[in-house]
Amino acid sequence: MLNSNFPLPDGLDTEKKGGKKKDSRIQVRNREKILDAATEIFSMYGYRGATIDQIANKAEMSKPNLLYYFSSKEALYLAVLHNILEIWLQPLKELNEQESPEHEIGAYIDQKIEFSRLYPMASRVFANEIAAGAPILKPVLDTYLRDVVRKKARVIKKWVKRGEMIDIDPYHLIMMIWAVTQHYADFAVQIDSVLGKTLDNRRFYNQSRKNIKQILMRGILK
Amino acid sequence: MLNSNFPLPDGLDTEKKGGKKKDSRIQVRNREKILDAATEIFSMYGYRGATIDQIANKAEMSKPNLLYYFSSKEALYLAVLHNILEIWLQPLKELNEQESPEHEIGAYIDQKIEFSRLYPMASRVFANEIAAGAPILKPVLDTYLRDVVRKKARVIKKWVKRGEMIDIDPYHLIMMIWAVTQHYADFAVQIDSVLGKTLDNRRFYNQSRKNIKQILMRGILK
DNA sequence: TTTTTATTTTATCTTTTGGTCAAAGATATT
DNA sequence: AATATCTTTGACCAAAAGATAAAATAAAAA
Repeated sequence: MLNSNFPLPDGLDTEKKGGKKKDSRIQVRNREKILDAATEIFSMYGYRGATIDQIANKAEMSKPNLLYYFSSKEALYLAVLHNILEIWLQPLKELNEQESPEHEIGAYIDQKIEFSRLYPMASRVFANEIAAGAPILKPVLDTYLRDVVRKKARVIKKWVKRGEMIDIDPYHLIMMIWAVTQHYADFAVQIDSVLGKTLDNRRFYNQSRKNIKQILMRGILK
Repeated sequence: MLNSNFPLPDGLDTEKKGGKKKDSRIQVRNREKILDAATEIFSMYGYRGATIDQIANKAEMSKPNLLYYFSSKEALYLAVLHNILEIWLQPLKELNEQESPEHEIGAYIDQKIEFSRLYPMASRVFANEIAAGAPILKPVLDTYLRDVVRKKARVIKKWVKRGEMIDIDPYHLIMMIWAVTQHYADFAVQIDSVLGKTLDNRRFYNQSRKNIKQILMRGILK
């Protein structure tokens, strides 16, 4: 969930506007349907490449009807990004320096790859936004993400100092974990081409998780 | 370089067409300028999100002039992809089972991350094409890439059998190497936000390389 | 220099796309 | 049932974007 005392860029805050009535069931259902469709289309074509028409089609409604719920393409994109941030900034396993790195980092990897399994499209929308230069999310990366990473890095450094891990740069370790876990979502099509499998496949999911953890843990533990 | 006896999808073959005269200097210069500009714009916005105008601007020429060199947006995209494939399918370090996995895989990682440093935009165009469902490259992934991976996997299996590496799934190892190395190109903006550095920075490049290799090698060697 | 060929530009056309509007159709409230 | 409100749609608009044609300019060949 979004940390309420963390400043988000315009249009990405969680607060509901002023004194509006609560949404009807139809509103809720359609908003959700649209957001799902938009996430899928944006994940494939990015903000600029996606069209409202495509999204409306996928959501099984007319374009004007979609615009009845979201006033513009940009508003819809912001809503999708906001949605994604709620997932993406979800309090990730806080590395607890009291516990062993093996346990803590293992749990962190588990969480990250579970995200890739559950929200592969969200992952790709995010990747797309980054590739486009992060026009909307830059402020979030520059502040929130930076802080998250620093916090985790500090814990890892403690483990290193305590001799529970080999001496590596915590930042690169964190990036490796991200890279590897997100890869299974972002490059699902490629993986499917080569191996004929995606994370939807239970067996493959567990095997991926096992292999990633095995190699990384072995690579960093003493 | 493209393997000439490997079938590429229409429009991606290397062969020059029939009996056309060689290109003038102006042709060569402008085609190159356009391809560079197109690679940059496509890398940010994908095929659908990019506009000919943007690309023409970046290449410092008018839109009709650009279309004088490439007859359509699609033709230009195909040319860019073809260009990228030449890099991307460049004979990657063949893993030599006679040599040690340490040396061979180390060299492979070096090569992959060097690619990310030299051609980050190409890497992102590729990532974008994959995210869009690989409409053009699917045939290449299904055949060539698949074979490349199988070949490398076979060698890794030999090393495992010979007891020179721990027993891991070669496919996951290969994907981990790809994920980690490409990440530095594809998520350069994010990394820059968090660490204030990119692979352009010599120190950072070497540090990244060192850390990646250290963790992965330690993770797989006996 | 003259002629031919190659390149660039201006104007224009068509299609796509984001967005509006007013009317019609559903739902809910009284 | 009558009224008010909410939802949906078809018709439309303006701007953007892909593409073409023909004239103008520059470069190369004769």
